Amino acid sequence: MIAEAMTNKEIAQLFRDVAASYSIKNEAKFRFQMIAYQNAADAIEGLTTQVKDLFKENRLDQIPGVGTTIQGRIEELLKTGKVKHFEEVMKGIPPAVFKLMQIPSFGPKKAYKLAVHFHLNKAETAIDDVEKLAKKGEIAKLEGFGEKSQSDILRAVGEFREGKGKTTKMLLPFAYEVADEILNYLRKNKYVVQAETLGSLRRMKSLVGDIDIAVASDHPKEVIEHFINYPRKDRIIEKGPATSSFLTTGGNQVDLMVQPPSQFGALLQHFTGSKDHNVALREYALKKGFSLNERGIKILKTDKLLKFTKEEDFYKYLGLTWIPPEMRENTGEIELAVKHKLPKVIELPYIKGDFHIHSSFPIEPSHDLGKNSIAEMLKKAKELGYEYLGFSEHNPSISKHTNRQIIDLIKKRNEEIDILEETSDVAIFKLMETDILPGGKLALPEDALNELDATIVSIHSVFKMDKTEMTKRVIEGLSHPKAKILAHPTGRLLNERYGYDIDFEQIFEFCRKNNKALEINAYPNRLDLSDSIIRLAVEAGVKMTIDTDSHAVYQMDLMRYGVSQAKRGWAKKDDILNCLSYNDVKSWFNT
DNA sequence: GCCGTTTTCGGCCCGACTGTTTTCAGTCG
Repeated sequence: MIAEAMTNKEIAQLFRDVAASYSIKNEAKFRFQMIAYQNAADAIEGLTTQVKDLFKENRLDQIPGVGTTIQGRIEELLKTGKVKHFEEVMKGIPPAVFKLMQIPSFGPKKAYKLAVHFHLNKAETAIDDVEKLAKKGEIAKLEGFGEKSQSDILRAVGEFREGKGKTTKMLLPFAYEVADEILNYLRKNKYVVQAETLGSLRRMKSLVGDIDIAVASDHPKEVIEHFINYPRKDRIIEKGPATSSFLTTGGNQVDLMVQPPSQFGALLQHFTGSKDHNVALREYALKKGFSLNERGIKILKTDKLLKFTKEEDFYKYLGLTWIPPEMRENTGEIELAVKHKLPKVIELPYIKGDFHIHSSFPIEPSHDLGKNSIAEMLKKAKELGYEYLGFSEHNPSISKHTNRQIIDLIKKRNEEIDILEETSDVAIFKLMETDILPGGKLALPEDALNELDATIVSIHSVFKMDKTEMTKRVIEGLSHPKAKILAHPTGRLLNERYGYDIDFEQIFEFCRKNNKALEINAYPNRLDLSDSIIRLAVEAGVKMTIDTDSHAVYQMDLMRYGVSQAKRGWAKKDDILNCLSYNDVKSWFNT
């Protein structure tokens, strides 16, 4: 492998392997090195910039959790393709160990024990080898293993191959559907006082690994008994006095925690996470003489446990403002909450309209048409309490039409809008979603663009361009005076493809100087911009819009997922264009 | 190995459950 080409994901994986190696060699001695490499791996995986680019720009020190030592390791890795110190740490550990650790329930110790005892030297066949050994009954004979753990291994390998459990993540709205069904089921039980979804679902992460549910009840045993009898349960993963987990028939893991109603506030805090947020909050609390857990706040001096029904009071007791779940990722929110200076992030009711709506008007586009009429979309907008709606069908295909035909098609749509607007309570913006062609030109003739209030621009073809070229293309496209919004700016499709590479620092600067907005596309498999890039855009002072990209009436309800991503990126009302009134938007389009 | 509203040295979250064990190690969140 050419080191320069190492991706963040690969570097993060290497760091995790190093952490595992430390754990195998001497966990007690290297405990904090392990944690350091795990933290560095987490940080690198969450970066929006490639490590190799940061290295070139001399900015490795900007990665949180990466200090001088690890910076040196990265430098050596990128320059030579290997790290001497890592080779030392990983010496004597068969590569099969790291392969086996991909299987849920396989940690470093179990993987190492199996790999060494059975001389598993080939990483590629390690999983098959373990499966064969288990089938032959060899594993049960090993000290520390038994019949049960042997059959557990067989099942774990099978589930891993089928992608069950957390190996494949769910799109956020899908996870909500699964969770809602389970919540409804739980709430039917008379001992359930309250049931809520927590974890990454409550934090509204774009992809959700498992479904976390908290229940308030004074009868945990009965609640857990009811929980594990869920009709669409495949198998029970664990079952204790206060927590339980199962796998659904669809292969999704569901975790449950139960606490009495008097302690539910602490449980909400504990189980919402994120892990990093909780670790940081507990460290902060420790310094003030408190220990935090899912039951409450323990005063260390007296060993007394304080109980909280409400999560707000839990944070308040520690001297913090309540932090919206979307912001709990330990990226500075705790420090600001201590000072009571947390920014007031956007909320759904602030949204006054949606600029990205595809109607079924036959505009003969090269991409997909909407399924509902302009009138139907307007009716829904009224139900949502919107002040305005922007119609942004894809431009008529340029290969199948003359310029004259394109202009006529757009005029026809506009006439239809004019007629409907007369009787509509919702104001309308005449927009288009116009392709930015590979050379940077817009896929609409000048006279067609002149018929519009403004246009959304976006990329729908030729994704594979290098970063410089792609950035140039986008800026060229946005340069047209009518181009005001860049839709789904990275083109990513969650669980399908990464976005194209684009220089956001340049894009931000251009947008700020020229009054252009970046879209937060609320469509579930896009959620593009991502939360971390939204955060950078907010810091850069760039305006954004939150749009649903709806191709049907029901999709207009997806706005809340866009808003939640904006919250995750710390966007305020003032950062979002469609929080402005109709008149303010209108004049913004004309600046 | 990282980091700073006690600290540039000396700290580093807190707990659940399972299987294989007679008191705990391993994994997970």
